[in-house]
Amino acid sequence: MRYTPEHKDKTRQRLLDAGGAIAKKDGFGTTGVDSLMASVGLTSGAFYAHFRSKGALLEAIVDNELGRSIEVFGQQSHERMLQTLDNYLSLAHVEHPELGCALPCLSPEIARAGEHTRQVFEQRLLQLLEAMRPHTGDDSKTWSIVSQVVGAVMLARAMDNKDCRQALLQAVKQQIMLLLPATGPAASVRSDSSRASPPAHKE
Amino acid sequence: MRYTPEHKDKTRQRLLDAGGAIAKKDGFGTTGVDSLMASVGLTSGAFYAHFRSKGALLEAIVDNELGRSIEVFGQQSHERMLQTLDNYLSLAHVEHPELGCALPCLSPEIARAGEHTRQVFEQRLLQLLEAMRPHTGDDSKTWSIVSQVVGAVMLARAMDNKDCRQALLQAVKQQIMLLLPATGPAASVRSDSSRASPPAHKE
DNA sequence: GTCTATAGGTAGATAGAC
DNA sequence: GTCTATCTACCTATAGAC
Repeated sequence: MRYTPEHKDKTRQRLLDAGGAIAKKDGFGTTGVDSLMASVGLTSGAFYAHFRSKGALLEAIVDNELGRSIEVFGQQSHERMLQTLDNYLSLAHVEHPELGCALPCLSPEIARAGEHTRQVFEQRLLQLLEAMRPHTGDDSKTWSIVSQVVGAVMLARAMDNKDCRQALLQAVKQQIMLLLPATGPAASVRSDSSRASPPAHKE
Repeated sequence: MRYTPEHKDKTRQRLLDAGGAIAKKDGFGTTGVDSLMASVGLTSGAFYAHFRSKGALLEAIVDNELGRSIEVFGQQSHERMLQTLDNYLSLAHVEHPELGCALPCLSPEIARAGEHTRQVFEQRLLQLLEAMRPHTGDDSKTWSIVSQVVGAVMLARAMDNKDCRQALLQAVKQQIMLLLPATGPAASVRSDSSRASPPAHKE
């Protein structure tokens, strides 16, 4: 064969990353297979050597994107987790969905997808819950924080005015700081999110 | 003329209601003008007598849907507001997006829409904030609650298992009850959302 | 105001050459 | 594995009859 299996794996991964970025920015349903393939320098005919259908790509993107989000929230100090939350609730994250978390972008489309895609989503979301629990104390608080940051970023993106967006983000940030246990030495409320901060992941 | 202006207004309103329901259930971008018009018993050619473009319809749907949400949250007793929150975080609401709030369904599509559509959205969302403030005390708590319930319903819909969905909803409900001032006599935590409860609005 | 018909474009998916 | 070409279906929007 002219192409190695390693090459196929690399192409598939590039498709997941580039496709995920496009889906987060422009929506998955409204983006054609042609555009997705063009983003990795290929044509639409080659798509079906990697995925059985467009829906199968969405499923793989969900798995890939949320897998990365779990890595970001797990395995880090309390202070770094606070920093991650601060970045999540930043204007930079709101303005650059293609670099950020998939949850505020793709959840409604996943909700309309098939049963198996929703099962993959659910499994990943429960893993995210586990990864965050050590930092929050209990499941109830964790679900509250996750719902809150996802909802806030999504609503901020649908707004138009920068100050309104910032007001929402700062308000939610404040409430979450009140919710978190003050265990670490860095548990004080920081609100200087005006500095240049990278989005939630993909550093 | 063969049709009265009243008839046109009625047709337009039917289009907003039926179109809003379809958009919340199936997504706006992925639904064709043909389907939208068929839902009110007309054909696609007649659409452009009511809206300049499909994007103009989204803008009108946003205004119509959020206007109704504001009515639901404003002008009611503290106890009725708690009931509304309970309905919002119910499985019934999660399972019937077409009857519920537009925020967890359409926000990502609004975020990708034009500036003017986002301005309409922003104005309505700020009105919702005002309507809820008397029940919550301050803006920060209100933003927190709104972000939380919207995020929770959206994430629950993207899950597959009913118990997982319910666990998320109940967790968020619990945290919100801790957040609300215990002013009214009905400020105790109720968790019996298993009863048949109508979704957030459209009773 | 609503219809049918249609323009002009793009969608997801397949076939066969290389 | 990737290409080009193509099928069938659907999309938004317009034109003209009623």
